Amino acid sequence: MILRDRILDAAVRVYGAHGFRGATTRRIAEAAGVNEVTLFRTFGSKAALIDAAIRNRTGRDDIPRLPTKPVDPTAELTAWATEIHGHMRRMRSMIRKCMSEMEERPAMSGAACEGPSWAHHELRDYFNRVQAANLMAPGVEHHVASTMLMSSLFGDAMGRDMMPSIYPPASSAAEQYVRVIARALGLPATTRATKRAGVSRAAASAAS
Amino acid sequence: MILRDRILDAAVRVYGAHGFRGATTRRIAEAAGVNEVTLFRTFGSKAALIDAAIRNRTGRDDIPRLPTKPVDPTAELTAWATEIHGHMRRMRSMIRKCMSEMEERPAMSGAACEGPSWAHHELRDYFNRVQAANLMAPGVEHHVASTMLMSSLFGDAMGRDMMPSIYPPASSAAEQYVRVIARALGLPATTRATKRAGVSRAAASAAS
DNA sequence: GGACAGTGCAAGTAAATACTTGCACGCACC
DNA sequence: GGTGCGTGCAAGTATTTACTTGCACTGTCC
Repeated sequence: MILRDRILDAAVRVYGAHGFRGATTRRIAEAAGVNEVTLFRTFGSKAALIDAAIRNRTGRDDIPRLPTKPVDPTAELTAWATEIHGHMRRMRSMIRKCMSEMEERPAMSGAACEGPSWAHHELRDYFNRVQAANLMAPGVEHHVASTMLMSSLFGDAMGRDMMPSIYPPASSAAEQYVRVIARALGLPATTRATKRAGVSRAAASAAS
Repeated sequence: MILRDRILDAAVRVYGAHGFRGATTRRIAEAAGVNEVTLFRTFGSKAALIDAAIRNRTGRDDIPRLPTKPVDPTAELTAWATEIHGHMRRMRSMIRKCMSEMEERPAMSGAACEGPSWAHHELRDYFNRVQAANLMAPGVEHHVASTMLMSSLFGDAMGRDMMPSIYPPASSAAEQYVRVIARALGLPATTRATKRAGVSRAAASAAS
């Protein structure tokens, strides 16, 4: 049933552009190229439709993985952060809406949080592994560092539209954030050879 | 005319709770303890009212200042970041709404951006001074570091409601973010004596 | 061929919403 | 005392919105 997916797709688009209250059933039906009544017949209510649409979107995002055995942390982090950053940028409209409607519709924003929450745990676990592999200076609060890297990517993805001048160029932003974190954690610098290898390996594991 | 301020106050409260579309004139009038018609007679339209309310709120916030002559950067940054963090947390509902309505009502979110934008420049200038005073390791991208510290405070203030477990305890969060940044920038550690002095001085300059 | 599920279309309902009008009341100021 | 100004109150208008109903059409499966 391709029609159902078409409606869900239109619903996230309209929701991302106008928020819950602005996502009228008329607009969604028009965007989906479908009669308005069909929405009610297939989903029951507007709330159920948008809920399904958000869940559908936030569920399908396969979050990239970090290598289980860290070798070149800086390179691996750069590849991973770049992907997370791109993902957040692509979803930024929807994320902003979910965040702002958290008080009124906690279930939906809860669903939207799953992705970031998962990504953060991925990063935190990776830092644990990096520390266990003795690739990190001892006695550093890498939990805080992981939160900061996530917040940096998040803040960049959310704020760049409104205040573009305060962020590094989009193409290298993630890389620069990682570099600062790497310095704070005392991670070894990437050589050119290991960098290429690290990036391609991280990308490969992310694509799987 | 105290009534005008009462209306503006009620408008920001209702807007922060429900967003633009959810901030109906009825709700605002009720929250202000005022007749609905009075809103239109004093502000002309709902849009003009909410615009004035946001501008009123975001204009009055005196952003804390960082010392012109950095002495103990870590202590000074901690005091400053703690205040910024508290400020962002207090305004978080309104900020979330402004951000999510950026596409539809750019003027309002633009006004809401003034505060963060100003704070970021304050921090960036301060880092320039710290570097000029030779208190920072050479060759570090402190522009990126300033963006990251701002994003960390921002991400914390926005996300803590939804994912409390991934952030450090609220009472020490700002301090911990500063510590990581200080490490990345190679700032000198704070001694107990200079710490007390630095904090009180920063707080004093912020209160002025 | 016929039952049937899925969809479109036209029309409508009840509620909410932004905004208006007309009138009355109180209160300061001259 | 009277002239405005600011406000409250009651009522109303036009529009939007979520959701419903009834009917016709189309394709699939038996």
